[in-house]
Amino acid sequence: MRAAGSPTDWEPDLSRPWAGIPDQLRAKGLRWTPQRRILVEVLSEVDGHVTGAELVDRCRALDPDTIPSTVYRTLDVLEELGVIRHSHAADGREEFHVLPAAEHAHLYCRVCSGSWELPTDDPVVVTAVDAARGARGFEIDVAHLTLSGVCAACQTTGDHA
Amino acid sequence: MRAAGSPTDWEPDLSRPWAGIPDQLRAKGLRWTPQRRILVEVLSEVDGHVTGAELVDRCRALDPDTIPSTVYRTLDVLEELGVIRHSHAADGREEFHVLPAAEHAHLYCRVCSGSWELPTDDPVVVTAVDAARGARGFEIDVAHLTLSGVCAACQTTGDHA
DNA sequence: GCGCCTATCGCAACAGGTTGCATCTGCAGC
DNA sequence: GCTGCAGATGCAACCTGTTGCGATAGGCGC
Repeated sequence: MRAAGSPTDWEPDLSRPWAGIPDQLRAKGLRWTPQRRILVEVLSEVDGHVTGAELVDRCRALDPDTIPSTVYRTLDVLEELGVIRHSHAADGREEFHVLPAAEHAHLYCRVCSGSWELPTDDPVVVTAVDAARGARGFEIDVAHLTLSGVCAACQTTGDHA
Repeated sequence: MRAAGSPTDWEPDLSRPWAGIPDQLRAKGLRWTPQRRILVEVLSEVDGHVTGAELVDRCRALDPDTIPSTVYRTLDVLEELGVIRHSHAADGREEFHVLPAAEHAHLYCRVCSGSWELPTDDPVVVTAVDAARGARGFEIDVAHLTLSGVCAACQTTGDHA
């Protein structure tokens, strides 16, 4: 996974946001280890969100000796680097989002278990964020937001209690 | 929902919303057991919210033989009865709310770990709920809502990353 | 008061995630 | 290339919560 040597086939950071991670770590006095390389490799192929458990599984596929605590600790580090974000699904389980994919909130229907992404510029998100800022000066962390409830379809079918 | 036996020392439902639970259970073909009685006793003394683990602890104080799975299963049943609601704190842990305390959402500051209740008629909640309903026909479950982010105080101190 | 049906219980194992600690190793400095 | 220090790892134990299953016991009908 390295274009190396000749600068010509070296893609800009935009399409390879992962390439700079080793240096970003070292710049903070942190280290680039085989275990971290594997996790970053896995993350670079993720599209959308993954649960922590799934990441552990995928890492284990590349390296059977993968230890969960190492994965979770590395995820913390990568979040501090701003490379990923975590949030909690409606059932409370951790979910990780890979950047620079657009930040978004989630809508979760407790009846059909459906889940939708809500871009930051969605009216629902915008109004909520504005209202919290205006009324209380509170800055909502959109990427961490999961709204659960009942979707339009499930309301009309009347399946909900 | 019955005044029963000796009406004199029988408090009205309003102050004893728990008194009707045995009958509500039986009406659904469910049972009133010692373990459930203990949990309901604990819940009746709760004010605001409690985590699952805390409920297990408090039950164990009344009955050292309390088993966690029994408590969690009973909590599910009580939620179906509409007596309590659960939500997830910012860290994903379960939190139970006792009714008929007013429904409310939560605001959680990830910097100072502060937490505030947001009544259903708070402008932030109202606008968000209205926006979701208007734009998507989605009915947000307010009691399950936790907004995390950074509070006004922490923004001014600039303690956040 | 008795018996039966089935809801509930207790228990053990599991799942996702976290933490403390002894050991190891990246990597900066020489 | 070698050394040393602090950051990371591996491991084991723990926490919160869930699930499957055989045993137990509410409570309804008689």
